[in-house]
Amino acid sequence: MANVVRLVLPDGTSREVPRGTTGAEVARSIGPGLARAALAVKLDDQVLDLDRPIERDGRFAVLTAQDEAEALELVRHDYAHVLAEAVQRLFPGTQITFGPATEDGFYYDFAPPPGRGPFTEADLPAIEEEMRRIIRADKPLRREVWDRDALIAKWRAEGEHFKAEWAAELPEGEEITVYWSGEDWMDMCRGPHLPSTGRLDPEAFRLTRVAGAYWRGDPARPQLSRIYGTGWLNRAQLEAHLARLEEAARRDHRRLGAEMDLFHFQPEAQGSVFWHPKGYALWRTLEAYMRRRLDAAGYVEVKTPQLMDALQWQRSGHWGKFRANMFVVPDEVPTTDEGRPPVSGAGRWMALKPMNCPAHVLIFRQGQKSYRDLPIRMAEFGCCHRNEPHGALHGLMRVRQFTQDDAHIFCREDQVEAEIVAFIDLLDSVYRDLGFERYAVKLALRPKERYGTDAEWDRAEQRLRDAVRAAGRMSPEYGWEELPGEGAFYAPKLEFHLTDAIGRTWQVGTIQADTVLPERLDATYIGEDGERHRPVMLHRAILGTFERFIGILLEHHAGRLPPWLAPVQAVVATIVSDADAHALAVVERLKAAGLRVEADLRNEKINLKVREHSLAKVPILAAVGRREAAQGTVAVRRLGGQGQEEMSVDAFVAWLRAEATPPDLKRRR
RNA sequence: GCCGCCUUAGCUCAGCCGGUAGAGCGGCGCAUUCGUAAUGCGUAGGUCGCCAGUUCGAGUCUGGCAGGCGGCACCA
Repeated sequence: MANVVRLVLPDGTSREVPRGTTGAEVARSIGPGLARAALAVKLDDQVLDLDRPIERDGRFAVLTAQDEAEALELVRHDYAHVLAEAVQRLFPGTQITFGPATEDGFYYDFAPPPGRGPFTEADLPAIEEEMRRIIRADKPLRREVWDRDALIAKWRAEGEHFKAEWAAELPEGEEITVYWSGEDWMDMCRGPHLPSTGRLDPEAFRLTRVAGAYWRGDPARPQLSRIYGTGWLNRAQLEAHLARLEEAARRDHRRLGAEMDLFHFQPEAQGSVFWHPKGYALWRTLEAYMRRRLDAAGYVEVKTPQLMDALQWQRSGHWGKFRANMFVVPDEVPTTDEGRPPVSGAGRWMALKPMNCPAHVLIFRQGQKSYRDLPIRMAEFGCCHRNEPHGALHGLMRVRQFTQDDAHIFCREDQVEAEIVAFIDLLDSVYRDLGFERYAVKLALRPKERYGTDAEWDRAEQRLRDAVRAAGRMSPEYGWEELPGEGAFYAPKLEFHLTDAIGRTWQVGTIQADTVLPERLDATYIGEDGERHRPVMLHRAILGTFERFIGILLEHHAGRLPPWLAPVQAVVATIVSDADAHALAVVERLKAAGLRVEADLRNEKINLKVREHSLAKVPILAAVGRREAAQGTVAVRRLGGQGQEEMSVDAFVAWLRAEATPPDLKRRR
């Protein structure tokens, strides 16, 4: 074995150093400035502590704050350790468990001392202060390799039962590393870490909130007390992040919904939306658009019952798996006796539909279907109810009553791939029309509890993969990812995700290739050979639900919807009351042209009117004063614009009609 | 469903160590007819989320419930 290693530096030069030289020493040999800035080193794709000896050849780089993504991950991981150390110092008897870096910071899960109860936000300032103390003490962080059994024994002796359980599950004989903070605190950790706590900026982190979190994500196990923080390389980054959060709060769809008078919620219908006239105008515009797109893509539209006998849900399998989340109603005449419950529950059980597919199969089964009839693309703007857990409800994003742009494509095996590819193209075009250039594509694979054979699942999963590849969406640009265990009980799911204002991602579109439900619900068609065959059923949605999609749409546009979607497309505002008649005439012209417009004749200054309609995010404001009334013109101002343009009423009507034309209709011209 | 926090006027919020509630915006009225992001003056508006308890006395303290918010778990 050679006693030198050959390192290739980022600039392409290479150098040989004695085997066992540390990363820090190599950095020093390159330059003293670099050595001071060094946070860790990278050998090939592995990030190593500065004091780790280099034992093999490879591409070598010194990580500094310039390598932002990797540096942030290191720093956040270190903040998590400092958090754990601080909590154990302040609250002796606290058990440490697990604490990774996250998207914008870090968290750590603790089991608080017996009798103390979970940590609360009131504890955070003291913990932050202790963290700063540990950072200022500049404690060296030192890696140490342990024998697994010795470590388990140590954790047990110290009452760290969660750590002991964790270590016991690591493979026998595996090298386990711990990191010491100074000489008096340690945690089991794979690393890497900065050389010392003093490399953290004591002013670049903040503890943000506390939360409960199950140990190993399992509700059957103890609930731990999680502390979240955000952490950065320096104070300026932290402040920029906090500013971004404030900006995100301003575009929260729940806030915009109230400000723009679109919808509200109240306890009488928890988790269900009260759509106001303007919110429903947006809904209707979106629905009309989707209906045109589906019509053009060869779909037929149906409408199916809201309540169905439980028997049909038993046949489909939903009753077995999702009964706890269904609204179930007895088919019974309620008693009028006072003081008695209105129903006894003795009648047949019905359920509000949680989804549309079993009803669509019932339509498919009416009459015999020939292979020549396929594909049948059966769409429904189906209103569904699901009894979601209370803690899951979240504005428009997660509700108990919702309407899907749902459809089921009944097709032959040989049509599946083309149908999926066509669907992805349609979805892509719809998202672009609605202002979304970026979305993530994920494949949710077979769950533990499922119907159908492994062979069927193999084929169904492969079909979706093939279609994504054929559609050209299997790339990092589309956030391509496979999610094991996350599919539906009857089929794998191709999922399309969009991101909300504060970075949470939500599934909107989906397509699922299902052979299980056609079997369970006995859907057949007559093939070319005269025999009965099972169709494949593609469950698919583009918006997902109108509720969630409108929520994301509002956040994406920060409420400033393009004119074709805006509930109020223009306001005609007067400057003096002498212009009232002219303003009303202009509004009549615009309404006759099918536009959504309002007149503002209030005895208020134009400044106030401009301000209020701007805050209400009306895309176009037309002001009329004496001059416009006399000349038959309007002064047009765009939302967010500075000046205004005077144009004739005819020109304004034509211009606004063009501005407000939905993108699909624009393409048709 | 689980953990933590929150709930005071239409909205946003203040209200100390327990002594019968306050601001701004909005609403309403009057004046003002004004040229592109807040005209002035006046005025009304509250079972302090709900139910119990402690207390001479509860917006304030305690318990329960409901709803909301942030996570966790769930998401056909």
